[in-house]
Amino acid sequence: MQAKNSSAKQKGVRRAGASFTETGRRAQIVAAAIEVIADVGYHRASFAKIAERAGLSSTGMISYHFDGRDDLMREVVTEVLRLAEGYLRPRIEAHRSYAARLRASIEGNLDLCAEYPRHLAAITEILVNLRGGEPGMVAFLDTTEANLAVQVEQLRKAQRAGEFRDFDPWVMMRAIRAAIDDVVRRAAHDPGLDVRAAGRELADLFDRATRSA
Amino acid sequence: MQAKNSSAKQKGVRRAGASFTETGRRAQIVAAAIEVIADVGYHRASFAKIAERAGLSSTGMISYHFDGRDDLMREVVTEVLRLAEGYLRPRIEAHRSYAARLRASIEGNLDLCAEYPRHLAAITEILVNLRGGEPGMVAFLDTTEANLAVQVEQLRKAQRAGEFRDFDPWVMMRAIRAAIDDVVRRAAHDPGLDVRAAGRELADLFDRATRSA
Amino acid sequence: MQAKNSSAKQKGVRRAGASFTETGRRAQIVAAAIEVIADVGYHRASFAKIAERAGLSSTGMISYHFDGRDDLMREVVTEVLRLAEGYLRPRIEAHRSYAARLRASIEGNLDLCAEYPRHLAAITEILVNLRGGEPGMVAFLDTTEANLAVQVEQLRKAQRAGEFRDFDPWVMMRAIRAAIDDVVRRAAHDPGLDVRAAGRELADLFDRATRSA
Amino acid sequence: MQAKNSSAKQKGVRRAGASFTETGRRAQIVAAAIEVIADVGYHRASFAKIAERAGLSSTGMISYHFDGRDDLMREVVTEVLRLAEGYLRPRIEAHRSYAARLRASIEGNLDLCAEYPRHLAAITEILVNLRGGEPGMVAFLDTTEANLAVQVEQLRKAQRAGEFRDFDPWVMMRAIRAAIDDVVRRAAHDPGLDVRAAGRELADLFDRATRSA
DNA sequence: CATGAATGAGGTTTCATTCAT
DNA sequence: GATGAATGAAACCTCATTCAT
Repeated sequence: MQAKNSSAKQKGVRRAGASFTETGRRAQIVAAAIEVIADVGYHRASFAKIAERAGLSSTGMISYHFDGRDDLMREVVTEVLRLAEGYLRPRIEAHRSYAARLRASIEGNLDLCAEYPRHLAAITEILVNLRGGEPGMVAFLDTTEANLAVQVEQLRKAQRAGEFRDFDPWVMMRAIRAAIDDVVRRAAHDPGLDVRAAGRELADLFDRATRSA
Repeated sequence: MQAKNSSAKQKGVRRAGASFTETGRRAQIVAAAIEVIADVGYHRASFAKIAERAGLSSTGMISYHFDGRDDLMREVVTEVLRLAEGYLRPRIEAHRSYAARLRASIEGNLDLCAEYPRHLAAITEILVNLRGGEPGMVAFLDTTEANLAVQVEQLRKAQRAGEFRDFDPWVMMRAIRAAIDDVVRRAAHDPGLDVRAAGRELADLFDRATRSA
Repeated sequence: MQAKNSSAKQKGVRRAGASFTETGRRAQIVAAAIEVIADVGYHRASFAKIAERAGLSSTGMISYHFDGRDDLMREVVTEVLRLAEGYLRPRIEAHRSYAARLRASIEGNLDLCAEYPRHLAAITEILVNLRGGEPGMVAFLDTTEANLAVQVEQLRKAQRAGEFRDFDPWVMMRAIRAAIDDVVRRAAHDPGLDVRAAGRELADLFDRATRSA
Repeated sequence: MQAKNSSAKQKGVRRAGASFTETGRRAQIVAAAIEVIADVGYHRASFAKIAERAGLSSTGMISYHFDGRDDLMREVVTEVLRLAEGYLRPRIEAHRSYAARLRASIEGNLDLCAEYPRHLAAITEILVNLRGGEPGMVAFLDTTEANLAVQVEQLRKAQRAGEFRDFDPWVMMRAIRAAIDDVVRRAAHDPGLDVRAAGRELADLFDRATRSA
């Protein structure tokens, strides 16, 4: 009990102090986790497999650096979101119209998938398998939901601006997200899949679905 | 090895002899499995939880009736597919045009989800978490892929008939499937979600995305 | 308790009344057990495998006819010993000298092995794996030991008659038995083995080892 | 599957790095396994019993140190063979003639059995119960066969040198081996047995059986 | 007599975590 | 910081036996 609490506190402090720049070990473990999750899926990504991939001699090392499996998974998602954010933001903001921005978002996601297939596969695996019941991940799900809300708001603005037609923006946004994630998931195991082409197709698809008549 | 195979043979024989309605216990276990999978997800649906839900005293009972976890999962999927088939086919075949059939398919799926949320949640959980690496489920994945191919062929026919515009039918079909499954997944844990309304929205969405200009 | 005792009593009575002629079911199960034991060995010969081989639909049938695994195994050994007795006795008694009888015994055992490889493999498997610790089989081991004692007595007589030289008859008898059983064991899995030739070699070997200088 | 393989790799590496003396725990587990196998036999030697004998709190510990039951058994055999090799080789090589060497081999085996009855009982239990069907042990059986072939070659040389008479060296070698193993097996459960005396008897027996007329 | 569902014990393995060094 | 042994829970599976039908 005491050990666990103090340990958790320590890590919390360190994590807060380290801000975005992780310690080398943590980053190494996160990278290994991404690989393993992409390979075998969220639930089969055991500490043993991750440690092996990271070149660590024991799983104790992971428990030492992360406050449990959830903490590691959170870090994986955070890491990939950071990567995606840096990649997508400029590509999206390069456009003015909402339609062009939506297209940039969809195609950007899948271009990113083409470049970092394992990263996107990993985050998709995690998010699809998250459940409300897991304590410690609930707050995390809320964050994801909030991210989605931001994009929903963009859809709404486009509708108010007359650029997009009338539709339920939440349903639309989730459909877009689901379609992208589906391609990502398949890309992880089918190297022959033309991810960028699928991105263009999806962009066309949702362009027709959203654009004013 | 040998025991497992021989056991599978035995069960196969018994299943064949049991005509259409399962042994009763089997059906009860499948029903319990559906509940548990919908609740806690594919990987956390242990024999222990399923046995408890089914009112069985031991997990050995499940191993007795099913040739391992994969066999049980296959039965779950088969059962739900049978339910869905019976529900959807008449609703789809009631329409002539491809567009109307596509709408009937999407809305039908989600009407079904409104009536049997746990059933659809369970099958979605299973299919999302299947990986090619699991021996014994590979052939099963192929079946799923074949089912999808049938629907893709419908899209192609609609295109040739001039009813649908030009698009990649595989990408379209997967997007539709992914959007439906996403709603199904959320419905399992958010009882307040208006699944039928989402169905109409998705039908509208994909109607605009597919229909000829 | 009561059920078990009465059941056991029932079987005891039936067995006693049935004398040497078993009921058809029992014989059928014993035959299947012999096959399975020869195939997979004593410990892996589960009721499930035996029932399958016997064409029975459940293992309950075996428990019904036999008072446990030990009882079945005893019956297997008894059955094979009866077979061997009928085969060997005339062949041995056809000879006068102890040396000729010993040779007839060794060669006869392996001729029998050539004709009924599964039967001999089964009994060897059982006897090799018997341990004193198993209650209910102890008395059975004593019987086996008694059988051996009879043969030892023959060796002793031959020594007193001056036909055999001086040696420890127990050690000799066990060496003979062990050598025969080793061939039997190999024959069960190596169909190419010339069992009869090995029998002649062993007969020569032990002839030289026993005969007076 | 994957986990098991990777785990095996890890252990292989560790074992290689541990020079000659094992990790200590491994040796302790092997020692406990020898005791348990000698007591209850190969198939009844469960991880639970071995862990208890080794003073371990859980069977998981054994799975941690060994890549499954087969790996542990291999280690047991290897350990005993190492012991036997060190004991027998000098005793055998102290003699010139083939006859003397054969006697030294037989008597040496049983002297060793008198000193380490459990060790020899354990290895005999394992080898007798091995079957070709067990994957992972097949290669191991081949090794055993190869060891026997070496000794068979010695018999052949003695025959060519005119020291031994004409006989099938394979049959002879197996008979010797079987006779020794039989004594070993009995010694494990009959502390009153004079193993060394039996050794001398067997040496005499096979001396008469092999020596030129 | 026969069936086959049910039971509970016991088997091996994997897992995340803790802790002494 | 780093290591890897130890732990105990939980997973799936097989087994022999019992029992209602």
